[in-house]
Amino acid sequence: MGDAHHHKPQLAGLGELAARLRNCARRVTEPRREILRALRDGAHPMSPKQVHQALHDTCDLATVYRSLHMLEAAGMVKRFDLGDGVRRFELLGEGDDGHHHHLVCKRCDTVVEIDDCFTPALEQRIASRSGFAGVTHRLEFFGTCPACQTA
Amino acid sequence: MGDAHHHKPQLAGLGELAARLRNCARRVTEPRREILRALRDGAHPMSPKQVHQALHDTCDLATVYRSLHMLEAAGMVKRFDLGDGVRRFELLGEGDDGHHHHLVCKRCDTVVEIDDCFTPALEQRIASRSGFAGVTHRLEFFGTCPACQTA
DNA sequence: CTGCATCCTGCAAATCATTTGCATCTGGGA
DNA sequence: TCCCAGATGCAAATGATTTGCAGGATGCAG
Repeated sequence: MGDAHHHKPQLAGLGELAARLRNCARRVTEPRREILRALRDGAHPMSPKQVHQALHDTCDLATVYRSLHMLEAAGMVKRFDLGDGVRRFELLGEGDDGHHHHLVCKRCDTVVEIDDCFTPALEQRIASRSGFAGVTHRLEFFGTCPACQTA
Repeated sequence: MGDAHHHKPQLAGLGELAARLRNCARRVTEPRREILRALRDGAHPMSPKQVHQALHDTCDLATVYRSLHMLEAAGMVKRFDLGDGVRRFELLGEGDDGHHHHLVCKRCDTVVEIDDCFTPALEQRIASRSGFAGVTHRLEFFGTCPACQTA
């Protein structure tokens, strides 16, 4: 499988993840442990359904949704919306704000992480011109991956 | 109201819009005429529901969805996904490819158009580095608008 | 180690946005 | 004006996500 950018800081043990959970005054339950593991071991961003499948019906889909939301609020995962009607989630490393972008293949949905972000100068300019405050952005790239080009 | 970038090329008459529709071998029906009018007169991007409401139940919601898709395929409207689970549509001017971005207020959802796009150089670099072909991007900005800052 | 209040979970039903089947209707060329 | 492919209305189907509720498990207190 395509696996160019494996720079996950979260090759952290589940123990550490559990500790982070505990620090948020949240309980470390079996489903949550499994969900964190799935996110840690799985390919880049995973949808709730994918997480659920990876857990082999160990827990309910609703629990996956609830846990994912909780983890997002706790700053342990980040939600990405690639515009196809499905939310995807990625595990974040400690202190990682998760700001990065993706390059998605239009054909096979392979997702590659983009390390460098575009110049924040534009963000600044947009903020000052419009009068908006705290301007952030969401940026995703789309194209056809090498494999799908030949196929 | 915030109204920095009102540069709609589509101050076109409905007649012209109808002509464009006809050129696509599509029928000019009452619902479609109304939908085009709503998009032309309404604020920036509109969701199917908003369009439907603007039409005061003149036609079915399903028709709005079908028409919007048809218009998108015909290149007359463009779909934008701001990541809140609702698709929004904008009318495009003749020959306009609709490539521009938005600045959305996190509080009141006001949307301002951003005219300038960031450097396509990054797009190029990303393409060559990853081996992907036909790389495009989707970029949206979020912040707090002037009105909401004081409120 | 044990009890217990609290937080979680499973299950099922409810929402929401969007799509689709189907019978009926209509725009516009012949 | 006639006719039919293409449109529409209505209702039901989908798909993703959320929520109500009763029973279950976690982690602190004792």
